[in-house]
Amino acid sequence: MALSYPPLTVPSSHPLHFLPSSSDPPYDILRTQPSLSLLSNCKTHQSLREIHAQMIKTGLHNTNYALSKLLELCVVSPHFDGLPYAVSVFETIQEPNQLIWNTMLRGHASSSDPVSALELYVRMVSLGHLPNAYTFPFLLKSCAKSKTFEEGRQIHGQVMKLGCDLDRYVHTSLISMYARNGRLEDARKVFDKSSQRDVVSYTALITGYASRGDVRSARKVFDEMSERDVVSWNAMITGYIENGGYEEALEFFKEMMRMNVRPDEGTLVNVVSACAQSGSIELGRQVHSWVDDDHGFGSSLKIANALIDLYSKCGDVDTASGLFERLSYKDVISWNTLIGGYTHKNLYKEALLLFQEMLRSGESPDDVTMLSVLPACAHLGAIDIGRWIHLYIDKKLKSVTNGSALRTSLIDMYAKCGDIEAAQQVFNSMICRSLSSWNAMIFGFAMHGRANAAFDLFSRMRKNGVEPDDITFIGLLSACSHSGLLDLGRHIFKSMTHEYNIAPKLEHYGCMIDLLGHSGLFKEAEEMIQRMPVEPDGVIWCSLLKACKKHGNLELAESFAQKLIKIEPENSGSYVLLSNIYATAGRWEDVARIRAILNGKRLKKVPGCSSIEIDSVVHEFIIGDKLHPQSKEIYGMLEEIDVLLEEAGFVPDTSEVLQEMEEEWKEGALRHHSEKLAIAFGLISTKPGTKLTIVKNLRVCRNCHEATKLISKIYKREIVARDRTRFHHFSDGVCSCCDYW
DNA sequence: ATAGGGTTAG
Repeated sequence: MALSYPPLTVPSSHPLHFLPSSSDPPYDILRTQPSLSLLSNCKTHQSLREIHAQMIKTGLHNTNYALSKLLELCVVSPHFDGLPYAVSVFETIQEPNQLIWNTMLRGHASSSDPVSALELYVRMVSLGHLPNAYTFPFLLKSCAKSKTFEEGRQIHGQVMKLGCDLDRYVHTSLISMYARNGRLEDARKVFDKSSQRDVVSYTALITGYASRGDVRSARKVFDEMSERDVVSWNAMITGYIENGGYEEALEFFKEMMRMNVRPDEGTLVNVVSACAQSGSIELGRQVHSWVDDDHGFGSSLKIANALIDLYSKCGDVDTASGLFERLSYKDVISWNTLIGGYTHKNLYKEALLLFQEMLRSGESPDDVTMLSVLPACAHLGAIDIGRWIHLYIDKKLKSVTNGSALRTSLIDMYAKCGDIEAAQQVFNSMICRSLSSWNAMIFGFAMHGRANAAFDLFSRMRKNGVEPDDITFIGLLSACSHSGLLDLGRHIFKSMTHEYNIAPKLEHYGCMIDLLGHSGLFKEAEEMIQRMPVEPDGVIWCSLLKACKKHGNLELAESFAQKLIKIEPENSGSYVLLSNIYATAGRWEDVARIRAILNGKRLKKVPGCSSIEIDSVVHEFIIGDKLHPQSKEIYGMLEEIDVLLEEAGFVPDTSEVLQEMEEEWKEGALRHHSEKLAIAFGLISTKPGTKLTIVKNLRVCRNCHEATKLISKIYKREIVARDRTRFHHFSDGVCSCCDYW
């Protein structure tokens, strides 16, 4: 934003502090006015309006002093956002005095839109008012917050003209402005030139160095200080945390305790957050019990929220939610912290439930809330809630700073919930796309097997001058691997190193090896494994094992399975896959041998689970489960489906009976795989012709895939199914994956 | 008479 300032002409005798205007009554009379003393206890917007009404009645609102008090309250109150009200009152004041202008500037500078302070300032100056020493800290804060460096420099010029640089508040504000704009040299110059250095200006400089990543210089300034207060210590601790130096931050905390510096709320918040980020749960617990030992912080919401974050990040979700439940007062950050904690730990259902509780409690979600909830919707396929959130964002979160991140999250949610068109609409409506927006859309297309669309988007992205990163290439390569596009995959894989200078990582190799395996090029796949600089993981061996099954390569399968078992001995999948391969080859004694090993190991298996969202409720099914309240109807429907399937000529592939063991291991339940339960439930719960969207945590088995194709034809339903790697769109007897997966 | 600077939870 370019702001032009009217030239300032300063009369030589310009007083820095204005005298009170003659219309203002003497101070002690005002102090006894009841409506003014009420202001100090005013905690709600409603009571503010009442006090204002009272002031109008008594004529008090005609005094600049009383008005400035009212405006100050609006602008600084931590209990409500009174800025809009202050603005409306301000606009009615005919001749605001200096104090009132400054109060309004203060309000705008500390608002979410700090640039508006500069705009107001331009207006003030053009009306002929001059700034005083109190004005500049607000203006400089606005420049610091909005990172408007040029304006900051201009204001510095005006400070010099007015001779305000001798004021220590202005002095520190200048340092802070330059520091937070990354101009440490300028900040240092102001600091060195001044004789007004105190603990506050030193600390501003520390923060400057630290936020630029130069913790060593920050430390040097800290060491130079002759006296330090708790804020200086806090600033150093923050500096270390921001630069990943959690150990040093915690060392600093211990040191300040040794020096008998009493930590304050900020210290503890900082320290707890350092523990959370570094996973130092033991130290975190110590700090927690110290806080509980009545040091006067028991009621600090900030500390409580930091502790909730600590426990949920360190995996102790129960303690976190216990703390949350016991809060007598919760704010949006408390909710966001725990919701985010759940999402972080893959507890998506818990995240959505808590989100719903938050709405019921009357708390308004913000952008951070949505950035935690949308991934949960995406994982669960909860598209109704996702759509609701989309509307909410358009209505209430239009101008938040995270707008682009929110939209990217919406793209991901729609794509993962099966509505790739909605994802595209969000993408196309974006004015400002980040690299992750492009990536999310490319991934969406890849997931839906639409390799062409993914590559078209990639070239559009290049035309827009956006440089791809390693994530982009995972998207493109997985698009290839979902469609079996070996040559294109090879080409892209080469170009990422040669053209874009991006080193392939495990995931990129994984896609290539999957492609090679699928094409039966085992030798080349093994060569790639030899060549790659990273150790192959279970995913890679698993994809090769599947390729062996497809190509009937028993010998290789055995060696791959051994590798897989070595890396992931707890993963039953490798045994199951191998036994299936033996079964296909008719080697029944080997099947029995593997089964015996499996039984002996008592390995945990991941139960297959499918879900379908009906009227905003996500219904989950596991294999053969009869827990659903409409279980009877569902099984009735299943029987009907099986009859119709048989009439349509569907014959279950008996050679694949053991296939079910691969992922849904339970005797003879082939017919009642979880996705079939979800489909049956969908058929009886929706109007004819409604599209059904199923989300499954594992891969679809061949039999279910064949059956679903036929069901889509028999019942004239479009069925969209997401398995753990991709989407299948079933319609009129065919699947979008062309049976390649 | 009245105001302003540095650190602080998701």
